[in-house]
Amino acid sequence: MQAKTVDFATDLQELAQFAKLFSHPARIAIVKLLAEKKNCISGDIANELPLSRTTVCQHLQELKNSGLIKGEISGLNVNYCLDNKKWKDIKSKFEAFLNISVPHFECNC
Amino acid sequence: MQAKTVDFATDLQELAQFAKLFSHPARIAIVKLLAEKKNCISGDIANELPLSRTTVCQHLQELKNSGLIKGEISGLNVNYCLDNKKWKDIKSKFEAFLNISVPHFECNC
DNA sequence: TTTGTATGTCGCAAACATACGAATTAAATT
DNA sequence: AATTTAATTCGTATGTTTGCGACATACAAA
Repeated sequence: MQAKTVDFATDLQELAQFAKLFSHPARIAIVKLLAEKKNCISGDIANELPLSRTTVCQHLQELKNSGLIKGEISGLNVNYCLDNKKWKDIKSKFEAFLNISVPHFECNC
Repeated sequence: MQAKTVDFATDLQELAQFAKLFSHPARIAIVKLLAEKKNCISGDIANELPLSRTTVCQHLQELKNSGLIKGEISGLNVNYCLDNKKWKDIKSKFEAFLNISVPHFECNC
């Protein structure tokens, strides 16, 4: 009931949303592909993944709605690419979280 | 239909599972609390979150099942703590992903 | 203008996630 | 032994995600 999510601090909500972007292997694969810049074309991306075109398109839209990727029509094709600014934003916020100090002694557990 | 997830490379699946752990603000909050080591006790954790004890317990179990946290009974209480080894593992794999080179030029989009 | 090709949207179904009250377990206290 | 307390499991309601076929759009080419 996800609604309760709103009761958390906004930075936690934001981080959780970023994490959700990466919570499906298809979306990680898409991001990696675009980072490697093997290609940008929608159809080529779909061909690389073990999912229907429809489903890949949905994952692309999700990434696009979040602002992590951009798409531009080029004739019959659509070229996708990462948004560098957004990527850096996500990266820095995630790294800040990953760098929370973890106690070097074992807890009483 | 989540079943299709299996058709992806195992490292992508693993990363996606880690991301899923952080895809809810309650679980991020729990991890942060344990990292700051403000306390370890189940009930205290529940008191810090805007959720019922039952629900917090569920999130704790999820984190525990993944191996990220451990719990130890201490009388009537249960002390939780992060598993340092697992945390380092997740951290390094996530950082590797976040460090994929992003093209410094803007794509044709 | 008709045909083909690349993308994307809609609607549905199955699976999964979130949330909580009630019941349960198990140790501590009286 | 009975009661209290802390934590968890069970059952259930509801919302979200994933996945896909069928349909729609939009440009390109014949």
